[in-house]
Amino acid sequence: MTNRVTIADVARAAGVSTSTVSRALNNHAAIPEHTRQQIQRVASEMRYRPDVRARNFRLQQSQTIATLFPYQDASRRPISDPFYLEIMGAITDELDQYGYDSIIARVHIETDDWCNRYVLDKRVDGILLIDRALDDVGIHTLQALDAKFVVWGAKLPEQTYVSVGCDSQAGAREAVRHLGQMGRQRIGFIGGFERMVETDARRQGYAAGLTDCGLPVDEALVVFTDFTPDAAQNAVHTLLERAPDLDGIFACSDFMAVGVMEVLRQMGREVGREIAVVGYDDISLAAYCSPPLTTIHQPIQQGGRLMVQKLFELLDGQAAESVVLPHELMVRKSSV
Amino acid sequence: MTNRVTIADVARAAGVSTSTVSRALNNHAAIPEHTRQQIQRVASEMRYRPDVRARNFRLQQSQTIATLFPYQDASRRPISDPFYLEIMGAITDELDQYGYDSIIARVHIETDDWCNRYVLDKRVDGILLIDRALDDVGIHTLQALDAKFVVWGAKLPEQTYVSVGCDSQAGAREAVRHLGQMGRQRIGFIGGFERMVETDARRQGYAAGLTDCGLPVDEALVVFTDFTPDAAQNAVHTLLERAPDLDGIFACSDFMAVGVMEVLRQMGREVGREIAVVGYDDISLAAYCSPPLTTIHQPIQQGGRLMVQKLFELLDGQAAESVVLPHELMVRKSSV
DNA sequence: TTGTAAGCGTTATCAT
DNA sequence: ATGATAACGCTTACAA
Repeated sequence: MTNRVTIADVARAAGVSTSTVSRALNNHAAIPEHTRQQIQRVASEMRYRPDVRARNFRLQQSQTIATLFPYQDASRRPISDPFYLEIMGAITDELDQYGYDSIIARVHIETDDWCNRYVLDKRVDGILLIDRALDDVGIHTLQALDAKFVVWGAKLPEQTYVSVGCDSQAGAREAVRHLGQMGRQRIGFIGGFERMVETDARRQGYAAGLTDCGLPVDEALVVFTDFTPDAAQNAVHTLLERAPDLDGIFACSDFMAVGVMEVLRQMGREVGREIAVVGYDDISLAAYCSPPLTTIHQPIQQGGRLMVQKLFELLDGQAAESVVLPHELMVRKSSV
Repeated sequence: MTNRVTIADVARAAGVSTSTVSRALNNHAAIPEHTRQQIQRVASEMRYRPDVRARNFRLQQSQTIATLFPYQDASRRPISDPFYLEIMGAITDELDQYGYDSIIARVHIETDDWCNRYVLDKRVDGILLIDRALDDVGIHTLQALDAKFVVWGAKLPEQTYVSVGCDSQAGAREAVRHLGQMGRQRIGFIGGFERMVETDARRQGYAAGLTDCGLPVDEALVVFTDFTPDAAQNAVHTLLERAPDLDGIFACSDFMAVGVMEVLRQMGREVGREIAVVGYDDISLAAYCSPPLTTIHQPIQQGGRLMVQKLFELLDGQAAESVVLPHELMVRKSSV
C-alpha cells in the first residue's frame, strides 16, 4: 500500500536499466562516480528503499539471527530472568551494529524441531543459544545441519562447537569456598533443572568447594528446582527441614537468591549473620538488594558482544575459537 | 548448503507439477484427499521444508513483527529494565502462538528513520511500540506510512492509533494518595525522561495525588533522571539536599525504586518507617526486595498478550479499539 | 483436478 | 560502462 517504488521505477526515472541502478546503489566498481551519484540522487528523491525481502531472497540470506532460550517444562527458567534479559540486551545492541536483526524465542530443550523452523526454513543466518542441556538434542541437530551457531557457556571437554561463557564450575567452587572461609559449615545448594549444563557444572563446583574447605558433601543439602524466586523459597523450606543448622546457601542464580533472602527475612533469620547467601550472575539489581547480594559476576555485556562476534566469524567461513570469560566473586553483605 | 530440496524436487519425485505440490501442501480445496496425503508423504520423506524467505516474498508478508523500545540519549532506559524484559517475554510467548517471529530492537526516540528500516523495507508486518514521547515523531511517521502498530500505554485524549496499557496518571495518583494516607507530608517524585508519555502522566498523577491529600506541590521535590537504579540513587541525594525532611518517595519504576531503597539503607535511613518508598510496575522482584516494595501492579502478561491480539486485528484489516488495563496498588513493607 | 506460466523485486551472468 | 535476461523458490491466475 505504501512503498510501491521499486528499482524499476528508479531505472525509468533515471533513464537507465535496473541493472545499472542496482549496481550504482550497491557501489559496484564498474559504475563511474558521477553516474552513481546521479542515480543515488534520483533514488533518494523518489524515496526508494530496497525491499529487504526480495533482496535477502535473491542473496540467499536473512540478515537476521535468532537468540534462543531453552526451557524445560518442569523447570522452566522464565525468559523474565534478569540474567536472560541482560544478555539479550547486550546481544541485541551488538547485532544492531552489524545491521542485523535479532529474533528472540524460547525453545523446548527436549526437542529439535525449532532447528527446522530457524535453520531449514532459512529464517535466520545463525543462532545464539543461551544455555544447553547435558546431552542437547538441538545442538546435535544444528551440527548435523551444518548451521552456524554459538552457545553460551564454558567449553566442555569434548565440545566440537563454539561457546562463549564463564567456567561455572570454577565460579561455583569459588562461591562455596568463600562461604567456607567465612566459617560456614552447613552449606546448601539450590539449582535449576538438573540436566542443564550450567546447573550441573555449578553443582560440581559446589561439591569441589566443600571439599576444598574440608566439608562433607551431603546430598540432602542439594535441591534442584525452577529458576524462580518462588521456587527458591520453597527450596529454602526443604533445606531447613532437612538441616535446621543450615548456615549458608549457594543459589544458582541471583534471581533465585533474591527469593531466598526474602523468605529468610520472613522467617526472621538474618541474612549474612545467621545464614549467608551467595548467588550467581551479578544481575544489575544484585548490588541493590538488601542486604546487597554476594555473587559471582559474569561479564554479561562482554559475553553477549563476543557471542555475536564469534557468530559472524563463523558466518564468514572462519573457524572461530571458544572463549572462557573470567568470572569474579563479588563479596557483599549477604555473606559477611 | 543444506536444505537443497525445493518444491520442484518434490514435484519431480511425486510425478506432479509444482503447483499441485504447492496446493497439496497448503491444503487447497481442489486437491483430493488421497493425492494430498500422497504428496505430503513424499514431501516429508524428502524432508522438504518451504523456504520462508521465498514464500514471504511471494506472499508479500514477513510473518514477523518488531517489538521496539524507544530510548533517549540523555535518559536511556536500558533494555535491561526488568519491566521491559517482562513485557518482552509476554509478547514473545504470545507471538509464538501465531507462528510469528519477533524482532527486538531499541530505537531512538528523536528520530523516525527506524520506520524506514522496519516498515518501508518490509522487514516486518507490524510493530509493537513500548512507550512513546509526548510528541512522538516515529508514531507520526508510522501513521503516515499507514503501518500497523500498537503502542504500550493508556489512551491519550486525541489519540488516533491503538494503545494498550494502564492509566499511569491514575496509578501514580493512587500511589501518592497511599503515601499521604500513611501520614507522609513531604513526598518526592523520581521520574525518567521528562518527555516520555508515561513519565509525564505519572508526574501529573503525582501532583493530583498530593492535592487529593491537601498537600502542596513543590517543584523542588520533582526530579527527572535516567531509568536506572544508579541514577535514582543520585536523585535521592538531590531530593534530600533540597528537603531534609523528606518522608516519602514515589519512583516511576521498580528498577529505580530498588536503587532508592538501597541508597537509603546505606544512609542509615530505615525504609518504611523513616522514609516510605513506592515504585511502579510490580516487576517479579518487587515482592522479594527487602523490604518488599509497595508498587503499582501492571498486568504485564495480559498487556503483552493483548498488544499482540490487537495488532493481529489490525493486520486483519479490522479497526481495533484501544484498551486501558486495570492497575492495582500493592501495599508492601516499604511504605508502612 | 491438474498443469503452464507469470510474477513478487532484486542481483548476477553474459553479452555488447 | 551498461543493458537484456535469467534466476532465487514459491503461489496463483488462467487454461485445459
